[in-house]
Amino acid sequence: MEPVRPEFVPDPSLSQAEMEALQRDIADAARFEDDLAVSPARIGSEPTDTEQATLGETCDGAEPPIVAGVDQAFVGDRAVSAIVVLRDGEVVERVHAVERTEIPYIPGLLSFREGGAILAAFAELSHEPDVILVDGSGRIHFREAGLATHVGVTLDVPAVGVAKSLLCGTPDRSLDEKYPVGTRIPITADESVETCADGTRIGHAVQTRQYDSRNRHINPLIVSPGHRVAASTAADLVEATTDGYKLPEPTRLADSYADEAKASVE
DNA sequence: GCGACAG
DNA sequence: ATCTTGTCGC
Repeated sequence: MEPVRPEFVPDPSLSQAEMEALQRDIADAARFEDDLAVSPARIGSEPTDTEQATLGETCDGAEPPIVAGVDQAFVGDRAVSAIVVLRDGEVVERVHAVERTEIPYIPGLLSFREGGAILAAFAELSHEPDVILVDGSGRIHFREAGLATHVGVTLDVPAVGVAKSLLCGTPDRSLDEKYPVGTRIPITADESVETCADGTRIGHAVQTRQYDSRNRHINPLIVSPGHRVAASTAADLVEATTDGYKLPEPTRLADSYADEAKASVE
């Protein structure tokens, strides 16, 4: 698939001020409300065992939703972007692309480093995902325009941000405690999020896996809306696609595929 | 100036 | 993200 909003394609040659200005435009174009074909009403309620494994397989007469996971690996100054597409829990397509990274990692400007490779990979994709899970933040971002939002808005596809740590915002409760699977801790905007009112719910910490033993504990995932998805639905989608591991299956498979593709590059 | 900061 | 041994736990 190709960008629906070419003007938002991340350009690494922009000045930092220009990048930030573009992010404000992207946040403005982003929709943090449900506008996807993956039956949010059904997924929004308590997931059944079947839904947990296949995400919406029980939707009456509806086509099985197509979910894609996106992740990157790096080799020197090259970024390897991998996309794995699942339908009914089965991998139906995998594509990857390799692009040079033009700028270093700068907190808040990640999409300008990795976005090019991601869009190049999407250009090779033949399926049209109903929703994509992107590694990194979505709305949980200084200007509400994290990687998931940037990619989602540029392609105009429903997107969810799945990060392993918190970029900004304030959790309702400490994230350092041990919580049982299923726990959701709201993340609200604070003064570091300059584009929306303090107190706005911009995402959740979601405990998708936990150890039985009392000693150590697993950190929750940080889930936020990327585009055309509400915060609670984003968390629902992550839970519905998780299957025994901390990361949701699409993301986990994209992660290993990125490493696999990386090996064939170095 | 100091601290914080997705991947 | 990446560089990496050992170690804990099921």
